[in-house]
Amino acid sequence: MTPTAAVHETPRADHQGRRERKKRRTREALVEAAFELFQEKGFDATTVEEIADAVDVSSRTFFRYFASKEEVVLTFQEEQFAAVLEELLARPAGEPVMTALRKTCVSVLRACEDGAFGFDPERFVCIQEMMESSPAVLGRSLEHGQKKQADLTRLIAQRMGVDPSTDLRPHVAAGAATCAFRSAFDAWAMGVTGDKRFSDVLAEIFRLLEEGINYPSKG
Amino acid sequence: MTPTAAVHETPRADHQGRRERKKRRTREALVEAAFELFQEKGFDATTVEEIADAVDVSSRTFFRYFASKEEVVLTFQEEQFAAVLEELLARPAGEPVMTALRKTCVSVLRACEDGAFGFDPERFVCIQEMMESSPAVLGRSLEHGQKKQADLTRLIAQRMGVDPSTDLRPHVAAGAATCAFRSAFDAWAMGVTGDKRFSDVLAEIFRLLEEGINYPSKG
DNA sequence: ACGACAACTGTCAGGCCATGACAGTTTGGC
DNA sequence: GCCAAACTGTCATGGCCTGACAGTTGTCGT
Repeated sequence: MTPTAAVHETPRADHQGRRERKKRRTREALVEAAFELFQEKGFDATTVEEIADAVDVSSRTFFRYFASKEEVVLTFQEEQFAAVLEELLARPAGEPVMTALRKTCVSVLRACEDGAFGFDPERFVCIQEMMESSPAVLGRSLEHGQKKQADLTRLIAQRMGVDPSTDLRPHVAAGAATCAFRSAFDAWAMGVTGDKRFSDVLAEIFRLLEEGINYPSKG
Repeated sequence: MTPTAAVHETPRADHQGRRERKKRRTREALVEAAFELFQEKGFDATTVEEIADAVDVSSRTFFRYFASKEEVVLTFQEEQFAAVLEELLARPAGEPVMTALRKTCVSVLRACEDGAFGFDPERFVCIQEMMESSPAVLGRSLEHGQKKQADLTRLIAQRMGVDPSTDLRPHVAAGAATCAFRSAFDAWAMGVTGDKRFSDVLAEIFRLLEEGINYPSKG
């Protein structure tokens, strides 16, 4: 790797000595300071230098913890996604794929909204607002999601007992799941859904997908 | 708008005098030069200054034609999307939504591959390679697609004769279409599909979506 | 403890992207 | 021809991100 890619992995690995603890603290402090500033003045108006200053480290150091300013935001998406994969593994084996996906996705999302994981629900809203207001964040998020979709595809293929390198169906299922997230976010952001919770919208979209989407044209 | 946002619209508007013609020529020359450089040294390794120099304009002028380096690439996606909307409008009214979407999307994509529109098919491949190699391009593309999905949603709602501000189904259908594109690209990029054409993969994915995705788990 | 070694951080320098301000040139309309 | 609008170039600036190098701190073996 590059000579500067020292820290980028292992946000876990606790109790492994003072150094690990310090790293962990610094990272958390950076996330904390960043979100405080984001909430106060918005993502774009917040500079990396300000974030670093708030934690009293150099901006150079910031970039040793996060590859970009956007990556701070994606920290949560990362954890969320990991949670989905984990819960999906725990679903009963016989359950149809989309049902399992719906239940895990909705469950994880709802947990976020309720502030599980140590997620601050307020921060969760903040992230969603930044997606709307800062194209860079949205872009990175989508990009990140696209990359993670590959992992999900593998897991689904395993669950279906098929080979993802010859069968397109797991790709479709994984795509449908991310599509559900995005459509839900879309509709939710556009205010289509009234005051429903994001997780409820997601559940509804999943149901629609399961019912089939061969909609007739006007008539 | 900002005082620098003079040109950003109307890539059309021909025969309207020397000025319009010059603008059009400059824009096309920039695109041409940019892609030549992209193909030669890659997206990231190509600087805006080089592109501008190749056309003998200042980099400042480049940014009056394109809001970012990535936008040069998205020019084509833009046209592609416009073509999809146009063809979709021309589909027979009674046709089921997903069928209409499949036929138009596949048709447009195939036209691109065959070099219609004045698209250079080789360039079309170049774009797809850049998506894989340059995260920035992929991110912007996804972002752009997400934004355009709103337009598609409206059109679909109209075709279904429902209100997109209360009915989630058009959102789902539009999401499914973009999901199809992305899954197809994924699978195609991963080499899952052998030597099939991208458009064929897309058609297959659409078919799978239409058949329903309530896949059973292993058994 | 102590010293060697690795890991982490700060400083410095620099490149690229993107934008505002301003002045000069070209174009179109009258 | 002349004026106003549109377009471009130059200059200056700010923010993001990275490589290089030196200094500091933690770790581990002895």
